[in-house]
Amino acid sequence: MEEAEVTAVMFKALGDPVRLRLFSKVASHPDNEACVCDIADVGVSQPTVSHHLKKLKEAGLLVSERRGTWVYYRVDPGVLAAMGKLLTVPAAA
Amino acid sequence: MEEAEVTAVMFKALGDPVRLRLFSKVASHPDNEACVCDIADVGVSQPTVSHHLKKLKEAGLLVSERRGTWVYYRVDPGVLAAMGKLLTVPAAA
DNA sequence: CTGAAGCTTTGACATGTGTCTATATTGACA
DNA sequence: TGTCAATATAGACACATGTCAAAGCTTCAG
Repeated sequence: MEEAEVTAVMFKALGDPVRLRLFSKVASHPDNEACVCDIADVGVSQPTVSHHLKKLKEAGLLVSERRGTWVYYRVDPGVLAAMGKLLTVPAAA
Repeated sequence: MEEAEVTAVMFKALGDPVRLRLFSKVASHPDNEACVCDIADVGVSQPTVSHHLKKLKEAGLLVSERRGTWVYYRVDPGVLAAMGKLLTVPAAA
């Protein structure tokens, strides 16, 4: 898979308002981590939230971990570095 | 239109490999500007290129200008600032 | 005024996506 | 064990999207 494809997957994942809100909520929580129940209020049904979180995971933007009854989502540590690198190139041009 | 919607439109526009390549090519040309004929070699037909450039324009990422026979696309000046702002928030959290 | 080059628009089609309801899974606790 | 709370999965459906071939504009050269 080429670089454009990989990068596009990340952009695509953030290209939906619901997913962007979910990601934003996780990113702005303490430790960049939040339980699903903390962020699920985004205007769609619970299964839809779950579906979007799965997409964000598949895109490499979030990682998840189960702790008891709750599932916590956290921003993948490599994400900010990856996006920062993307911006550096056109900025220098 | 809320902020998440507006921002999502930009991400969505870059969420396609062909559009990402087109944007990247424009951004890495001198003066962040390129004629369609300079960047059209992205593996799809010419009408499809035109279609994607239109989407990038609608998303506010590119602007276009006709000079004689050629049409030049340029990175919208506000784009880098907008994306930089987006990254600052989660980075500070 | 024609012809050709450079782009865009139109129309059609297959595929992808977001959403829901219903159902399943997982873990805590009585 | 049985039940409840928290998430996930499955299935279905309407709608959006990416692609191409064909036709339409624009502009310049002759």
